[in-house]
Amino acid sequence: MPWGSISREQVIEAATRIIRSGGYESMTIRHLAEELGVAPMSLYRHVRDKDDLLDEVVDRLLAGAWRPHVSRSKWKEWVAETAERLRAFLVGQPAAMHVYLRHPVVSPEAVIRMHAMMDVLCVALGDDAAPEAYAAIHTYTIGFAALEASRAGASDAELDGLAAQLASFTTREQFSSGLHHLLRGLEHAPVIEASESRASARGTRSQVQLH
Amino acid sequence: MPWGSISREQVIEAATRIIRSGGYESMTIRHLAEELGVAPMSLYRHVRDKDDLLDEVVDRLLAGAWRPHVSRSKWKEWVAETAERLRAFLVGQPAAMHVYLRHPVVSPEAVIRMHAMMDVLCVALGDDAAPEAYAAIHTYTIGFAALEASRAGASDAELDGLAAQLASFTTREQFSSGLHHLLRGLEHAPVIEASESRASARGTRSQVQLH
DNA sequence: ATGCACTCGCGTACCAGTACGCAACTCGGA
DNA sequence: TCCGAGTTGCGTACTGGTACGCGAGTGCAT
Repeated sequence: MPWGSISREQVIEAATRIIRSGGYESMTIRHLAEELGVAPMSLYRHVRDKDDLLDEVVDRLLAGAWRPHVSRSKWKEWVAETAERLRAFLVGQPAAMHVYLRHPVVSPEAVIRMHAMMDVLCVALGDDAAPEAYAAIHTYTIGFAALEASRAGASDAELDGLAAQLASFTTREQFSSGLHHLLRGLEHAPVIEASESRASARGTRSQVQLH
Repeated sequence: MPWGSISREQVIEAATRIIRSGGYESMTIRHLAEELGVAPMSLYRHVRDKDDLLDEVVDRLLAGAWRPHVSRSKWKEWVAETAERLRAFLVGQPAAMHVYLRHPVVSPEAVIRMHAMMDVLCVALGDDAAPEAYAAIHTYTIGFAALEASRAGASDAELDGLAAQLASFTTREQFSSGLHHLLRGLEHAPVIEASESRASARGTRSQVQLH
């Protein structure tokens, strides 16, 4: 209340603390404001809206989740491991899942990880095929995480038969095996792809700045 | 207000009409109640909550979107076309996207479509590999739709550079090419898969009732 | 008929997010 | 020193989902 009693940084930090302490659903504007000892509306001087705040929080969570690194050999293992990390992260952090499903995540930590993946794919598949491959892998990973998260709540018993069967589709092994199918397909992509798809891939690539 | 003035069926129908007339975000409990000439809370006698209502609505939307059919030849083309239909449906119907991301969709129309896909995959890849393949395709399709929908709002200009590049990853061609990579991988799956993944696939399959 | 259990519609109220605009405070000139 | 502009905290209030429980209407068994 004094004046300048809260800064954007403090708001983000407090929000991060709340979410880290286990409660995504308890990360409420009102709750956060109370935590900071200010009125709810005061937060909006430092944050556009709740999503804007979550963007920043998720970048911090990402930083704390794992550190990216590149590898030149065994690219498929590397990609699988990296994708698995992202999957686990998204499933474990509803806030992150929310952000990833809301818009492209281009926060610093996310970009770092994207570049790492892109580097590996460029070496393994070539600069032309990499962006397309990246998109497919990213799509599969986030999609899987989203479906897995959506099934996480219901605990077997309360699922009617079919739902239970679908739930059995969301296992770590399922994720891994599906991803490997995809990677195998990417690896064995015909060199002379349908020309239209190549064209669009090249058009995209020319704008992507790696390194 | 009279008594029995609204039935679950009427509520669902009215909700469907509202959503069909273009406004997912205008499908509000209060708005719907007004439309039906009753008080908001009256709806809850016929519907557990808004999500329950949307489940039913989406089943009807699905029925109106396309009719499933099976095909024995050119399975990859068939799968691609079917996946494309679902993708287009989800992107065009935010309500459906919402439902698909919230829990497994096992409404009648959804099950019909799942069985059609499963049939084709069983013939093409064998009964053992089909469930795993289905899961991967389904995951990829919904994931892509989710990401595409999340990018739909922002119109190029308001995207900072990187986001714009990521947006270029969500095109119909991208979807198709990524899916074909996946299908190629599924097609060329080693006959002798890692035993653990086979085991889980078989365990799953034994419970899935097709036909 | 009549009483009782059950079904319905709904008023009230709470939580979450947030638009709007006031008023207090701070600071760079004049 | 004093003022006008910009900044900040916040009271008020609106939208949307929904828990809770009241009281009226209904149908069946007596």
